[in-house]
Amino acid sequence: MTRTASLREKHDGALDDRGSVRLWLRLLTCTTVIEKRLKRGFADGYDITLPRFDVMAALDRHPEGMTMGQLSQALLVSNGNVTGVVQALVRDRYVSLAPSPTDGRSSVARLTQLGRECFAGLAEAHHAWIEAMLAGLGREERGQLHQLLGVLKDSLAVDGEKE
Amino acid sequence: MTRTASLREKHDGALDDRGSVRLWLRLLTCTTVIEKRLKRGFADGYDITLPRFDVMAALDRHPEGMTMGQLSQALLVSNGNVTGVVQALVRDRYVSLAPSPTDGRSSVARLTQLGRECFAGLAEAHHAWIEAMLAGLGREERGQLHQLLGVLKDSLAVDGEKE
DNA sequence: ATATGATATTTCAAGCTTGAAATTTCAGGC
DNA sequence: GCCTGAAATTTCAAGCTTGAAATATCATAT
Repeated sequence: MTRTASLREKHDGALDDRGSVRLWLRLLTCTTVIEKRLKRGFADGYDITLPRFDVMAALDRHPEGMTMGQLSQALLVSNGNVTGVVQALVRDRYVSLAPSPTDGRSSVARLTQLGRECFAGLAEAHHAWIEAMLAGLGREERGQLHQLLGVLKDSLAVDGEKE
Repeated sequence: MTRTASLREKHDGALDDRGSVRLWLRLLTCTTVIEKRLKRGFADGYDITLPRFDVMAALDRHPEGMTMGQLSQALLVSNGNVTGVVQALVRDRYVSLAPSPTDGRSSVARLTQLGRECFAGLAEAHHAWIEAMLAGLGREERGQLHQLLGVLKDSLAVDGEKE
């Protein structure tokens, strides 16, 4: 029963008797720690930010290109946000923007050749970091965690009718 | 076997065969969705931000007061960040700052009477929202999830020697 | 053809976040 | 009493994020 974590938990100290809040704080802490390490890793080793990596990852999976709206939906961020991140990637020559042939309101973003090449390295590092951070969980535990988070995701989908 | 979530998963679409990345993305999605809803709830109903709530929650648990550094450690954010959030709370009369009697470099933040009163309502809403979002998980599942996240937290503590 | 409502996007102000540099204070050793 | 390195904090530029307002385009009914 490995329970005593040495990592600080957000809001730690005298704890509520409210188990649901404790569960949420633990979830938040794990996510925050992983996210910060990925961010640091990308910043230190590759001079790129996590949001830009996210956009590149989405585009890498859609070689046909994506509109701003599609990116916004896929990444769960606002339209205005996508605009800024994509503009930075265009400035760095990782992404190209072309007007949509079918809809004058939209433009389509695609990875450039340079973008594809760079992303390959980023994705590899990303995968390795995550693998290392999850090293403490066995195959069995990963499966259970993935399944339970699926239940949670379903729970969240109930009232928050996001299509 | 409830597996088909209707909530979009970040980076969804053609998925890697890399299970660890999928697990991470699911973790990230759950946390992001919950965090956005809490943020929205506080903004809409209480005109306060999540970071300010976090600071108030930490201070509520430490009636003797906390230094900036203690807040920074407890909340897993930078010193400079705490400065700004606390200043906003001082401006709104929720928090008071007093020079430390023992260390001239530090000042001690405390909830004011107004801050304590307001926080009670915020905490109640916060708890209710979380309870509602976790409604899809039974007592058993919550326990398992909490335990597995504990394992993950331990896994994260291994290399990231955070004291 | 035009008017109208819907859709896609950009712009912008406000707020959070970080890391690095600067400032102030502390704690010992001389 | 000083000097010096360590520690606590603030300041600041750069970047992310959102929501609301403004633009531009589309689709459709007339």
